[in-house]
Amino acid sequence: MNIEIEKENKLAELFGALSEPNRIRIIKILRDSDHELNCGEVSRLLQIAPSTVSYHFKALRQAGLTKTRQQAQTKYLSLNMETFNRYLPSFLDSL
Amino acid sequence: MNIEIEKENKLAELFGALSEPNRIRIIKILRDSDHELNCGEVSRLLQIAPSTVSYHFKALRQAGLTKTRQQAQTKYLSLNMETFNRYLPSFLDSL
DNA sequence: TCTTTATTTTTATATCCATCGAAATAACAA
DNA sequence: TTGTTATTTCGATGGATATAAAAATAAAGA
Repeated sequence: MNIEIEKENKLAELFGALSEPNRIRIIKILRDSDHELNCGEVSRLLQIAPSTVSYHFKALRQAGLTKTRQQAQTKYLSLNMETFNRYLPSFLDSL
Repeated sequence: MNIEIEKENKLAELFGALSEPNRIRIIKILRDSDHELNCGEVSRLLQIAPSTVSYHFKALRQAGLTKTRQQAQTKYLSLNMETFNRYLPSFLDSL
């Protein structure tokens, strides 16, 4: 039962990270894109400030939905498929 | 593209409704139960005030995740499968 | 070393959220 | 009609969230 409570808390955390339209868009762009995304590119695509994008990146990463790879000054974002497969199987298909 | 923006907003709304552990538990209980749920029963099951349960019921209903049937003073909650099938197919199975 | 570039953190603000107790509402029942 | 029961609304509170400008960080290159 404790394990179940933990799962419910984790799912609530994941849904919290997905409860913002711009973050849904980031996930969707990542799914459809053939290249990783960085902060500046998303800022231009979604027309929101870089600091706001950074904030959303952090929210997605903290929930475990994304991973980052750093190259020089630039951080590249990609999906963390382990989390999707474990907690939200087939979610990406329905996006 | 406008339609897509609408879908992203709707998904964000649904995830917002699911971003609270007690609401996840309500959905899960509804999925597993053979009878509809009312406010008082959930209040006892989850050990939270009836007014808080009413607040959660409203959040779930406004997002379209549940439906209500009223009988006398009591309102019975059930899942709105149309919404799950349309926006979150296979989600209930992964709960 | 100095400048440019990309991102993150900080600060500030306005808004939203979860919770409860108390009051209001609504329907039944004696 | 009066009292009981179930739910909702209201009011208050403490905490989280989304946003952007400004400042800080960090790497690259001239």
